[in-house]
Amino acid sequence: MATISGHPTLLLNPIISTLEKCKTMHEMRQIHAHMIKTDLVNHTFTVSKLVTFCTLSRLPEGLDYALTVFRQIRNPNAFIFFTLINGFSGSWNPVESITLYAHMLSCLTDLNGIEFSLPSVLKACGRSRSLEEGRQVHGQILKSHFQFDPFVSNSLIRMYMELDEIELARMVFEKMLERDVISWNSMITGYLSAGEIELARVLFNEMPERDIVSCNAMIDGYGKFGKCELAEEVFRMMSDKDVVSWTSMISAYVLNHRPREALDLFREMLSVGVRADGPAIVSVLSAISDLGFVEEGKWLHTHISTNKIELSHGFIASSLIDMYAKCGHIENAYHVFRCVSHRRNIGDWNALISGLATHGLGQDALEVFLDMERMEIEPNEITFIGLLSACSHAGMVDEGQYYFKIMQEKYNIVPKIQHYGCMIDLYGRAGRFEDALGVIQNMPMEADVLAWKAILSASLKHGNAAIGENAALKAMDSAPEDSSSYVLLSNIYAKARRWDDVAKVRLLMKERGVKKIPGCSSILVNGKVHGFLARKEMDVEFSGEVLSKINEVVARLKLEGYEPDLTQVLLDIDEEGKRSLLCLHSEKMALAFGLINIRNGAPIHIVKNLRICCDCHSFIKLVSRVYSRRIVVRDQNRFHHFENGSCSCKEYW
DNA sequence: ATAGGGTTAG
Repeated sequence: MATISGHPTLLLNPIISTLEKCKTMHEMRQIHAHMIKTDLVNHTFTVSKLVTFCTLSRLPEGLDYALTVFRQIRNPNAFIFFTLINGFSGSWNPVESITLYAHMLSCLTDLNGIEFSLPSVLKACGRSRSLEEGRQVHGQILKSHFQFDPFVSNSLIRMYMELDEIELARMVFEKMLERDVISWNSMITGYLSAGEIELARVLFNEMPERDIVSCNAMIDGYGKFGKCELAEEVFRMMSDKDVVSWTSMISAYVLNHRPREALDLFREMLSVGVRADGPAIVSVLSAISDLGFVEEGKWLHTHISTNKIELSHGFIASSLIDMYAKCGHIENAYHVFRCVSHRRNIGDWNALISGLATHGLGQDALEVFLDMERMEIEPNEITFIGLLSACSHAGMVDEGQYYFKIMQEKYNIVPKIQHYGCMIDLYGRAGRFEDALGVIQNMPMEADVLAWKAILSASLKHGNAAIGENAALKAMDSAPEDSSSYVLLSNIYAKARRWDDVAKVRLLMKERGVKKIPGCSSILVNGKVHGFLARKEMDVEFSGEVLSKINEVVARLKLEGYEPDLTQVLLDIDEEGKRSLLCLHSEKMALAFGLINIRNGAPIHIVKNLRICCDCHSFIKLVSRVYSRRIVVRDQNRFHHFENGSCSCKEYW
């Protein structure tokens, strides 16, 4: 090609249009080579174009290649600097933006146009946690005539919020002459993510004009801090709602364990003609996971297919896998997992492994992990939480030890408290107290409630009152309001028939005002979820029927050797009272309701909020044999598949 | 060029 003279546009256009069609880094390099041969590399405009395309190409290494090309430019102008500063500000290497910005200030003689880089460099300071550099840029801004530019001020607010410097953000906000809606919204979202709900609320009420973003941010913030009613208030007063508004409200319900309302709202959204997108689907899927009944999930899966929503896009597949696993349909989870074999996220693997773990399918979880290794997929810390809990739920102590080791040595993952928690649980369930306590002693952080509760429930399982007492003290120390520590300790005493000590625990709870969380079990019958609360009937209309069914079943099981385990009742009452209270455990009521209303031979599926109690566990085992029923119970920790007198958990729960 | 929603987790 000839040198550039005459009609440059005629000569340049082909290069630029070739760049636009570029699909791989290899093609990008070829164009670059051609530019070197034809001396176009010395033509600032064309090279800028190359740098721009490399930066915006989203090709792997595109940014670094752009930087290499950029370094060969003799007189870079403010626009090329901006392209790179902006490109790096959102990358994994935001520090490069700051370096480039400093370089720009030192080498440009004409400072016209550098203001375009200010929002980007501020963003980079926020993302790279460079407070000192951010303050320096702020200082320069104060000396320039951009100090009252809303764009620049808004970026400063955003940066300070990201650096947890709320006061500084507020200061910038206060000094602004003209605040636009984005200034207000940036302050509000900053306050919300710092947990300053009240300050956010005040600004929200004060701001002259709220837009959809302000409202959506408030709904989301209220939801994340357990204030569903306030979220509803904002949601209901909005005249225009978009899919983000609906999703924010839906996930507020999900986070506050109100899955029914989340689902109803999702249906309402569709009925008013708002199309569900990825995030909306994902949040409603987690509502269904929480609920635990697959019917709604199947409907949603169909909705995804008929609306041609790509499974492998975003978190949809992971959420579907999780939903099927948490609804007890591990086969369907596998099916979705196989469907996305061409494009899998790490979340897809993790959801499957964790799902297998809760079903006690330790061996299968290990096999999935081996597949990951064969395919050279890099596991992350969540993968190992799933894998270790799979080992612990299946009693696979050696395997657990082995993977805890290679997690650190092969994958360079530093164990977090959750990983140590899995190990404590793993040893504890297996009755290896010395090893379990050794983990607590040697881990680099303080043991938390969950760590001590793992020891505590192991002590109950293996009848070790001394270790249990100590663990209970520690657990109550770090979370005095957590009723389950008291309940577990009391169970340990009851098992040892130390009734005086049971009474002491009960007294302690009373003194501290700790209330036992009532057990609640649900069951799906004829498309409707019925909930049963321990000692009380939620479904009043079926009350009498359910109680007489339980009595009938108890009588029948007694012929098979069932003896109610009265140690599971903590109240100080006579034996007869204990017997009748045991019958009012929520899972027994749900089961009785299922036996009445679900046709013979069909499996019964129950979801419980707490751990299943020992008496109910043996009770349901017997029912599965005597009544020839498959019974699936999901409790707080895991699934129990009861069949023909035994349970899939093999007592590892 | 600056503001809003989502998964897997002891």
